[in-house]
Amino acid sequence: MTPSKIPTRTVERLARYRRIVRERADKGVQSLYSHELAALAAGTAAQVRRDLMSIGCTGSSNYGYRVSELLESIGRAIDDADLQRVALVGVGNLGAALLDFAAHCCPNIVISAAFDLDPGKTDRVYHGVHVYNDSSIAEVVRAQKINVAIICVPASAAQEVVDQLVAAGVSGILNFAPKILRVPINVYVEQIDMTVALEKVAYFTRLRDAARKER
Amino acid sequence: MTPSKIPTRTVERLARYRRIVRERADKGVQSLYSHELAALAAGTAAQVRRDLMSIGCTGSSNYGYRVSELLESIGRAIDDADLQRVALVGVGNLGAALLDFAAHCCPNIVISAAFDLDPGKTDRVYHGVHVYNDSSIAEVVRAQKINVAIICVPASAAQEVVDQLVAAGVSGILNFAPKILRVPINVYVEQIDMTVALEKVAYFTRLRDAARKER
DNA sequence: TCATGTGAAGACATTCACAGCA
DNA sequence: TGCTGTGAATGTCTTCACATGA
Repeated sequence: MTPSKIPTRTVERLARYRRIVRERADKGVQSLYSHELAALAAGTAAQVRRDLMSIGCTGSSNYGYRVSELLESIGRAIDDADLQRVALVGVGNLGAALLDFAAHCCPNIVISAAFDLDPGKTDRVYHGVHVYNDSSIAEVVRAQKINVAIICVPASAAQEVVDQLVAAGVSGILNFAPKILRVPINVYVEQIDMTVALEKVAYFTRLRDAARKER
Repeated sequence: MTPSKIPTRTVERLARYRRIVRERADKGVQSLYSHELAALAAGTAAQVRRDLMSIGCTGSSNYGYRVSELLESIGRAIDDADLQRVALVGVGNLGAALLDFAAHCCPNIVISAAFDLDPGKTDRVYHGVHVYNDSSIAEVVRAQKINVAIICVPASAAQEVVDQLVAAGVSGILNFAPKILRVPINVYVEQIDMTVALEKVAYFTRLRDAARKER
């Protein structure tokens, strides 16, 4: 079954809603109104309702949305039916941080292999993940049927690593290197550019402060 | 002078163009056509032209856009006239990675102080940045006129740290903690949610692979 | 009365397509 | 001929506003 197309921003928010709903569930909450979830997610009630509508999750005017149904619907919408295996390349500070994040958070997604060039890091286990040498990328990716990779190497090494991953069958990339990647059209790339993000925050903070002072 | 409002996505792309243009400039390139910059930025030529138009940067059909004018126009559009000082809170793996990124990249933006709770990390210098104890946040932020902060602490500590920062005068936040922050309306927050990003990549990779197999 | 589900409107962003210029 | 600059068209996302139901 082909998963149906959900709007980009909605997918992002659904993932966020799920994290919030889980937290509430852990505190014993059984159900939530759209305006409650909106407040927790820093959004609007109308948006929450539309997002949930788009994945066929329904509520009631009595109690809002049941936590159990929320979690089930969101999972059905955005999770793989099977386990999805991910590789992480570059076990520096950033890579180590991501191993930690990923270990806690995603249900059907698992980082099943990590790679680094430094012999001091290879053949060890970080956060439960075995670290291989970069030279094993092709072999391990194929053997473990990995189709997504996280790039945490320096910008200068990113393109080469990605070429190897793609050749080995990876078709989705989450790239933290500040470098635009060239990939075949069938490969999905998500770029997370921390320096760009910082410049953006600086710009909009300044813009807002200036607007506020004019009054 | 109030900086003029540039569309959100355009600001992001401009910051990215700048990085790319700098790289070309270092290789001796003097000018670029919109389609060349588009190829390097994984975008379209029309979009590049519109982005540049929106900041009043003009080219010529002979040589395209001059590198020198590109850098000057982008700087005038998105940079502060003065130096913008930033604090980083949480010098773990992620924080250390960000100190490194930020040190290399942003011209008028500087991380001028870092904070951590761990006495083993405080009163030391990481990547040229002094690390203070969290208890000094109010004092240091005020003394250095810091108005933007980067949050790299665990989710459970994020809200408390942000409350302190905002009370001390910070009005822009770049948050890496997987936690939605509550802030006054005049504070700008940019959320970078790595676990959400991973779930998103997993979803769209799967969607695309499925669509491709149908043919 | 209060919250959901949703058509319709509005805001925002991207792409098309072509006039004008060197 | 080949590129820029840009109006207009298209596409995507968000918000409004209200009928409906418990």
